Amino acid sequence: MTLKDVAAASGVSTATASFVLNKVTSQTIPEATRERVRRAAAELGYVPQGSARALREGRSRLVLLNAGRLPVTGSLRSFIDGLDTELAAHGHTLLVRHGDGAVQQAADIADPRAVIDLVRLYADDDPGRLDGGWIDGLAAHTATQIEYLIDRGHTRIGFAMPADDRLAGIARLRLRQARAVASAHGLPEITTGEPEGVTAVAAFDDDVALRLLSTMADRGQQAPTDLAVIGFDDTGYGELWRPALTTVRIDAAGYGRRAARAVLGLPDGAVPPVPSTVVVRGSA
Amino acid sequence: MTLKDVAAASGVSTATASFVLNKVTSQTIPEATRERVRRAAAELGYVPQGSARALREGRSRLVLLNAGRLPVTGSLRSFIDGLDTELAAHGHTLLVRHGDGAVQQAADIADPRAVIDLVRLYADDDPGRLDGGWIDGLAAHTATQIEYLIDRGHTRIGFAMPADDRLAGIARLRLRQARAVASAHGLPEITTGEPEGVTAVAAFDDDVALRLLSTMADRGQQAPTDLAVIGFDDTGYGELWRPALTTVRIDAAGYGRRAARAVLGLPDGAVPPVPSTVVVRGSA
DNA sequence: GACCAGAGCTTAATCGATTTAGTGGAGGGC
DNA sequence: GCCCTCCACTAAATCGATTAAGCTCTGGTC
Repeated sequence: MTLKDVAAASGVSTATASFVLNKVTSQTIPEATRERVRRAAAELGYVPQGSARALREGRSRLVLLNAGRLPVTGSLRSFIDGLDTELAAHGHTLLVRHGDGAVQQAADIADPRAVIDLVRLYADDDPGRLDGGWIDGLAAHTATQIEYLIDRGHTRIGFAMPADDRLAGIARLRLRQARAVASAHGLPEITTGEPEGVTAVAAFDDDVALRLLSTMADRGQQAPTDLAVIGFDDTGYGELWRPALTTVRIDAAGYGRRAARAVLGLPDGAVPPVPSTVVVRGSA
Repeated sequence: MTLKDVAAASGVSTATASFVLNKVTSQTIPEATRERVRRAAAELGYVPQGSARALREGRSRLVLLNAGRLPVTGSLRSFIDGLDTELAAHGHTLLVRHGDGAVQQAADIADPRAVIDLVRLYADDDPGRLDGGWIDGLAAHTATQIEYLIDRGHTRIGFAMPADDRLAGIARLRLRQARAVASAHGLPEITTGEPEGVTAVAAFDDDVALRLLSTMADRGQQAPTDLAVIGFDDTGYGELWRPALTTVRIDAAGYGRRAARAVLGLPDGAVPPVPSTVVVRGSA
């Protein structure tokens, strides 16, 4: 089914059909004609062909998200949901690439409207920053994490870094933010790891936190008695541990929606700010 | 950079340039000319525009994988890797959709070479079955799981089903397979859940297994003493539990590669069969 | 010397949409 | 009656590739 079929069925030219279906306002077309075209399109089940449109318009109505090897859990899942919802509302679609590299090849084949590269974003060297404020928002969420420990009376706090090199950039950022929070509260500087005297550890993410709980269990230690542990960016797996992992939940859908609007060149709109909440379980 | 630029730079028509770059054998073009064209293309950094190609050829060189809400872990990750590698080797690219529905919209926009719909595959009602033998291969992997328990001397075995409705189809399939294995070994029928007398439980997947370990811990029971638990499709999280989760690892890259070849209409090729191994940890 | 085959190209059609630049006619003003 | 302005459309160009069809030589055969 092509536009030509719709035009033929409704007795107009493809130009007119296109104007009607795209709601072009610079053309004066009586409602009767509009209706005829719309009816024909609906009856024939017409769907514009993406590649033809993309060729004409220069780019397709796709947005590419490079997820590298990141697991699609926690905030990334909600980020994707938000992106997808907002893009869909404007006739676009989100597609995700998993795996190492080859982003350029994918972009050449799909020629997407935009590429959001989480790998570069997480390596802290993305000049584009099409993240809807996600990275910047981390400061507030890190505060949520650290201040929970402070509220619980901890003064000597450690920060557990990830082992994965690809996360080094963003991990350093989070550590800086954590230190800023501690300093603002007049506490001693946050150290990495868990040296003597530390009573609580804030982890880079839930994965790191679970690893810590795991090695603690091997040493015969238990959270929160021996050491309080709080995760970050609830993945759902922390819930299954015993003691269950206390963590910070970030609903990143708002960032996703803002990123979508930025990509489409729309004003920021009425996207509400992104809250983060502490999910209190057993470990801290 | 368009083909026209390359043609102009090498002093031939776009037709000739296209023939050279696509290695069309039905055309006799001397090596000297071929070389000129290739050089020009390389120097100008020419990359064919995906949408123009897609329009002309009817479909793009994309393959769409609908992952729904499935986590990209364990065998799905390796399936994706295999798919991607094999597709890339033939000039195609894999893109993944996450989230509910809207697959059709995505397909309309991208018009991909093929759509592999994991949601329908997992719901056990996909007539296309572009899975490279994945679903069929589950029988052997289920045998790996159940036979491990049998080798350990268990005779009364339970099977833990997932709570998620969307997995009901594939879960029933796995249960049937598990029962067939038990019956082949002359054991009593495998029951769902963990009724009286059951000494070991095979879980639908690692997630279900961890949930079980979790509730066992709450009841003060421990694996494997009180009940042996084996997972399925190693996600990496089971390693962090204490006792660590014994599970079955499936390297699904081979299925991915076969699926890719099927999609591209290539013969099955020398893709080796997919092995599954028991990762013995503490829980069974 | 006419004819043919093949090498080495090119011209132009094609895919399906969008969009610019008109065109023909109706109606209004003077 | 003439001119002008809108309305309601349409013809054709365009995006960038692929590819069928054909064209012009050169060299060889009979």
